[in-house]
This record gives sequence, C-alpha cells and structure tokens, in this order.
Amino acid sequence: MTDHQPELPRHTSFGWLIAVLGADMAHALDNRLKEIGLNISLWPTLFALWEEDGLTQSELTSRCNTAHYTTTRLLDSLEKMALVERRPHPTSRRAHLVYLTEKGRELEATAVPLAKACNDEFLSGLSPAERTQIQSLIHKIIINRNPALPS
Amino acid sequence: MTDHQPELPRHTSFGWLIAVLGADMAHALDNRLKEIGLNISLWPTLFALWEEDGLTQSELTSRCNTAHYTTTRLLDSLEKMALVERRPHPTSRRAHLVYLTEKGRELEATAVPLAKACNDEFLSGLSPAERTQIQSLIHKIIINRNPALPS
DNA sequence: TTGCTATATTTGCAAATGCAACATTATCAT
DNA sequence: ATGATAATGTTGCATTTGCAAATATAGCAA
Repeated sequence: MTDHQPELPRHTSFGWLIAVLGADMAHALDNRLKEIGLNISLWPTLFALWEEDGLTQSELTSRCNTAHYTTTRLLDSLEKMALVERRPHPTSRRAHLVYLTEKGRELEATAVPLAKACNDEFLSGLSPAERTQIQSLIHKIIINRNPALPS
Repeated sequence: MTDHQPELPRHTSFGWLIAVLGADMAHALDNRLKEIGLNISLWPTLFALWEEDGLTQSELTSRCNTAHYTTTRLLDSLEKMALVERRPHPTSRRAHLVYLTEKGRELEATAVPLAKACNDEFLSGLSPAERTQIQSLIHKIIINRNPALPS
C-alpha cells in the first residue's frame, strides 16, 4: 500500500455514484419506515396508491417500476397488514382494482413526512439552486432514456 | 381515470428519481456484462481489483460498499471463474490478500469500455457542462453524508 | 500467561427476488 | 361461433440476499 490513493471507481464513474447514492438513500428511508412498521419494498406501491387508488395491478406495476409478480406479492403483504384491498374490476373478470383501506389512507400523514425529511437530509449540503439543478438534470436523463414518460 | 395525470412520486421525489435511475443503469450494465460472461454483482469487486489488487477482503468490502458476507461469496464465485485468487496474508493468519489472475486482469480491457459506453449512453442527453455539473453535485451529496470518504 | 475484546472471514437458515410456467379471461380475425 | 393470440394475475422452484451466529486469530490489559 502506497500512501497515494489511486482514483477509485466511485470517484469517476457516473453509474457508480448513482448506485452508491441510491443504496444509501434506500437504506436511510428503510430505517425510518421500520419505525412505523413499514419497509422500503412497500414504499413505491403505497406512495402510488396515496396519489391515486382504484388502479389495476398492472397499472400499479408500471407506475412503481417493479415486476408484475412483485406487485402480486407486495399486495399480498399489504392486504395481510390491512392497508389495501383488492376489489373486483367492474368490467373485466381477470383484473382487480386496488384500494387503500382507511388504515392505509391514514398512514400517509405519518409516512410521507418521513420520506420528505429523508430527501431533505440528503439534499442538505446543496443550495436551493443546486437542488433544482440536480433534480432537473436527473429528470432529463430519465426522460431522455424513456421518452414515453410524461414530463 | 381522468385524463389529467396527477403528479407522480417519480416526478417530485429526489429519492425516487435516484432509485429509478439507479435501477435502470444497473440493468443496462448487467445486460452488457452478460455478453461477456459477467454480471452486475461481480462488477464493483472486479473494478476495485483492477484499480488495485492484493487487498484484504475487508478492504475490498469497504471500497465496494457491500456486506462482508457478500464479499466472501462473490470471491467464491470469482475464484470458481478463475478470475481471482485468495493468497495468505504475510503477517496475519486470518486475513487473505486477493489477487487477480492473468485471466481476470485481461478482462479489464474488454469490460471497462462496456461500462464507459453505458455511462456515456445515459449521459448522452446532457451537454458537457451539464455532465460535469451533475457529477459534481452527486459527489457533493455523497461526501456531505460521509465526510470520511476522500474527496 | 490468562482472559477479554476486537478483527477477519465463513456459514446456516430464513426471507426476498427472479424466472418460467400456469390458469384464467379478453380480444380479434376468420 | 372458433381458434389463435395477448393481457392479467398467481405460483413453484432455484438463486440471491441478509441476519445472526460460528470460527479463528489478533491485540491488549492485568
């Protein structure tokens, strides 16, 4: 070992930086969510439902960026926790519509501020201008890759 | 369903944007790596070793941001693939030093350009100035969270 | 030296994930 | 209608991951 550190991948590769930051943020949110009986794997689905429920599982799948079988299993968990329920679709006998229960709906007020706090904590080293900047740059990359997403 | 889309979490939450982008990038690199018999889980360890080998497993663990037992298992895989070898540590009988084999060393020339191409593809919608900007902003966030990392 | 604590690595077991196949229902062309 | 194909959701099984405990060694204090 020399006393001069060579440049490591985390310093030079964009993908690596994103992976490290993503893992770090997921871990931080997961810890907070555990305090209220949730965990990070449930988060995208719950968040999507707080914004709009009565969705089919495949609509949820696409909004949450998860695999269809993952959605099936997450909903099994969320139903056991009595946070959501599957109701029959009015016109299709194979699809379900997913609704929040009262308990699931109430959770939003507790949970969302945790996530906001988490985001803020990570962004705390940046100026307001820098925050806007990074958000829009990342958004730009995502849209560039998948123009189908609404801007 | 109305014809007006409410704002979804992916549009407003920094953590969500990072998670989506991270998953997307990991998936893209994983696909490329599979063409040459590797996969994304092996990547951080190999990359770290290409930069410097003869590290102990715990040094590798800390550079790769993985769990110690993950390092153990990844090295088992990499040894089976004849890409690395564990050698005894000269002064400690519990530690090992991890070295690339000739085959492992040669792989760098094939693999690293794949990853570079992958990064470039994701950054292709940004101007050179924007690329510098986003890289430095993300770096700043990571450092802010973990000041122990070398800048 | 003895014993206590910390470090380095591995492993057993349970939970989570991914893949591929399945069952069921819709759609659509003939 | 009939049959082929696609969409929706679930499940079995193998692989991966994570936690906690185990093993072995090092370092240090009395």
